[in-house]
Amino acid sequence: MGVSKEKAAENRQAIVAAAACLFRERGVDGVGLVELMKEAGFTQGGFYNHFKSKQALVDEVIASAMSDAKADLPQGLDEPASASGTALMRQLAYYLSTQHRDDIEHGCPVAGFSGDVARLGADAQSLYAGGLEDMFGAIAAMMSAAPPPSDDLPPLTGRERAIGRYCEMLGALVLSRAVAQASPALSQEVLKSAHKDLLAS
Amino acid sequence: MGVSKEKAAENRQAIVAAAACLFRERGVDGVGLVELMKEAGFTQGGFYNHFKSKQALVDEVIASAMSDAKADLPQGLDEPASASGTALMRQLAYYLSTQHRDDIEHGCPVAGFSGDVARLGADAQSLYAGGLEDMFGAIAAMMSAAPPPSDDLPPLTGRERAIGRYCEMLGALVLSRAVAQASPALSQEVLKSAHKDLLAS
DNA sequence: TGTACATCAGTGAACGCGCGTTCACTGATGTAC
DNA sequence: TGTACATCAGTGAACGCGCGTTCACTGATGTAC
Repeated sequence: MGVSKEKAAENRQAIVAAAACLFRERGVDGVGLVELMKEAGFTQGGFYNHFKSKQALVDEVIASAMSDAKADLPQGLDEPASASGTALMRQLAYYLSTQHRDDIEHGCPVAGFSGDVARLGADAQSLYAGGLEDMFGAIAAMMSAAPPPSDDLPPLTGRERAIGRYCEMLGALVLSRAVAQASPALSQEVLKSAHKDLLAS
Repeated sequence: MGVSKEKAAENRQAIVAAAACLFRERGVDGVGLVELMKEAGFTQGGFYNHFKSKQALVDEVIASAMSDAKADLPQGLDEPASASGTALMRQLAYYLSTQHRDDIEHGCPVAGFSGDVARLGADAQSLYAGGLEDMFGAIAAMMSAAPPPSDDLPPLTGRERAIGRYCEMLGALVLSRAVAQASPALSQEVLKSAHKDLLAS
């Protein structure tokens, strides 16, 4: 009750951070503002001092999570090919780890919000699409330029291959999360098989 | 107001069918029983004549959708390799079509429920896991047994490759749906790139 | 076959509850003089 | 520097609303005799 502007800005960030975790874990619709504000350390009424609506918070959460995820990606500028290949292998191992699967709160937001984004507002969807574009670019930059062995089919561009690889990574993560509780063995098998398959490609 | 047992069973199926569409389109949490029953052609009160709870309906919807999807898959028994290869190519073309992307209501339930299932009950998750297992089996049966060119890496089993392929298919479908409204061009590119990439593998 | 009655699918109002949002109020911050 | 006051982040009760669920009631179905 009576708080400096600096502290208020910190508190606003705490709300965004709490929402980024809770929304990914239980879905945007599954988290109410009372619980959200409590998790951030406040009572419900203060929410509207910081955000116009819940939807406005959702937009900011998507933007923030996508921006953070982009910052975590390797820069990929002018690295020697072998180093960027190693970076890709490291990314793969992390992305398809049980640790990443079980930490949806802080994991890749493209995967974490993939189930919700189609039902969110237009702004959130645009921000999400921008984040997806960044992921494709980062994977393409990390991939060695070697084209796959094409028998008689049209050759794939680097970007097409990058998109294919990322779809497999994301699909494996999403599916391993979907069955993690009901069938831990299948969940593990999905991660492991996709990992092996991606390393071979 | 007085209805034969036969008609009552039909009505029950109408509720399940309406729910199968609405739950996929807008999420389980996004559809209320009033709207659901109205869509099926009834008023809200009758719901509990057929189902113990909303959760019980969810379980039945998942079971029913997975069972229907399995019935649509090619049997894959004793077909010559070339025929099963063609079946796989047909499945791929359908799975990654804009038609399938835009028809989530009747599309693959493994993809349609992938975002919701982790937040549903244990029974729904088990039923979902069973459906996923069926998909892996069907893909494996349709794939030619030819192993990929492994330089010095351990060779992949047919099942491992099938899991990898299906993860890529599902990831592409989920992502193309996620950005379909905000970025139609990117959505199309995801489908097309994954399709090309999968044909080459 | 005809009559009397139990069954139960369907109706629509009502329940408590949690949702997103609004509001009057508090009191430290931070500006004006 | 000290005093007076406007600002505004935070509080917690309250709002209307839609949710899942319950209920008394209706009336054709379908069984018992």
